[in-house]
Amino acid sequence: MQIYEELQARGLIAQVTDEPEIRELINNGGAKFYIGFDPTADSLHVGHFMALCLMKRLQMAGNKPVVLLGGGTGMIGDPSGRTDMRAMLTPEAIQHNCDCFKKQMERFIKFGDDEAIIVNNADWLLDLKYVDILREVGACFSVNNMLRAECYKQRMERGLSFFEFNYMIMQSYDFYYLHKHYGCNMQFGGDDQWSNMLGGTNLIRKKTGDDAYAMTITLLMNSEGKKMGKTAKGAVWLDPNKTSPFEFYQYWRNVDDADVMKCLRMLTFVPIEEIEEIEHWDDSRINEKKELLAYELTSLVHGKEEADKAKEVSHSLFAGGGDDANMPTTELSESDVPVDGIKILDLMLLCKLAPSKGEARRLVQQGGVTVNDEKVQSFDLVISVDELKQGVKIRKGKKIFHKAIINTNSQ
RNA sequence: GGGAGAAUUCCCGAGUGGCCAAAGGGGGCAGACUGUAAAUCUGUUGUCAGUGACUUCGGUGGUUCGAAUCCACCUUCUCCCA
Repeated sequence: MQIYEELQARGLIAQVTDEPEIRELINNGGAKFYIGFDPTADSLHVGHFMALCLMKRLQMAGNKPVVLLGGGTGMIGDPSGRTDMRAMLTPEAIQHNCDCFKKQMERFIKFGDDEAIIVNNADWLLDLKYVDILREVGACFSVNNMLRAECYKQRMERGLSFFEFNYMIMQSYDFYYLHKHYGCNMQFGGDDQWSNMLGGTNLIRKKTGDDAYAMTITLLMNSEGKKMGKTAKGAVWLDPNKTSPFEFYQYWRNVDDADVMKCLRMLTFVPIEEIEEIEHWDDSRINEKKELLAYELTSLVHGKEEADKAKEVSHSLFAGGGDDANMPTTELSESDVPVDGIKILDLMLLCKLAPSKGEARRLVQQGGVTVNDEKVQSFDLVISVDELKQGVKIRKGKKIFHKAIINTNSQ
């Protein structure tokens, strides 16, 4: 099976500009393609991860990836699919985010002269002259067409500033620039990028007469039609300091039944034949599928070792057994704890299991807190210093486990 | 440039002088049921303290015994006319 067919089989392809041409191009390793990443945060998240995987797949098929960091476009912010304006980031923050992105990407993609390259559009966008750019590319865009673009539809009702309206032009210019200077002939992106990407292919055609191609990746939606990789607390990050490998593992371990196969197909490198086989597994094996998904992804993002650990912890916590070695832990120092012990509510606060005492109290009252496998009956419960030295296992709700321990070695 | 209106707790959205920590819904959290799923049902959802206190209704001042609610100015947004 060739790469294009594989992408298709995995359900990754959403829209393409010219299917036969693109198929030919990428199957023969003839594409030099780019994907843009806007540095809106200091870590990549699951959405980016899909794009990185795609890059990797294409790279393995002999195509040349170009990572475009949006140091310049990040100064504006993409209005596509958003109902409100993005907060404007300072140039320093953008630079910092770019650096973080770069570090994380190196885990997935091989960079080098004959491998993937990484560029930052701040290098060419920031020095543009307004009038020059109006003359050079502004003439190639029809406002009528832009206004028709799907990505602005929502914003037409709520208001769209000229500032953001220019995002499409910037992104198109990127493509044009990369085409001219790096021989880029293709762009990939999320499906919400479609109109921006078409802007680029049009611009290239008008300016150079060359054909360039665009292809969008299906957005990973859950069965409720929401973007995946988001929790109530925010995105699921790839940075282990922002989302621990265990939390990462748990996120995928807990996906809806309806979404497991889709995730396996779209996100993992499990061979397509194998996936088809898994698809026919009996329903009773649904949890095996979820474990596989969680393990594969954790291992891709955090490495095999972390994945093993996460899997082990989840097994010991949920399937009984008492191993708590790798449980998320808060280390306390003796000064945190009064000599005669600490109240359970305070301890929960220290471990960040509750944002306020009121909430901690409520959790206890509703029977949602367990200490060392015993349900906490009263919020007067005091945990002694000795107990804490042994390590105390606190469970909040069904799925959140935490250990609190006084580290006697630290001063 | 002229005119009209809006800003409420995580979100949407009631509330137009004391009965308002503020209806209702969504979301979140917890409990029951389950499979670490979904659906459903129940409870809960400003902070601190066990009858109570404190901070909150875009911002700053003011009127009042008392303001989310009235007045002034400011900020932001939306709409209409140009």
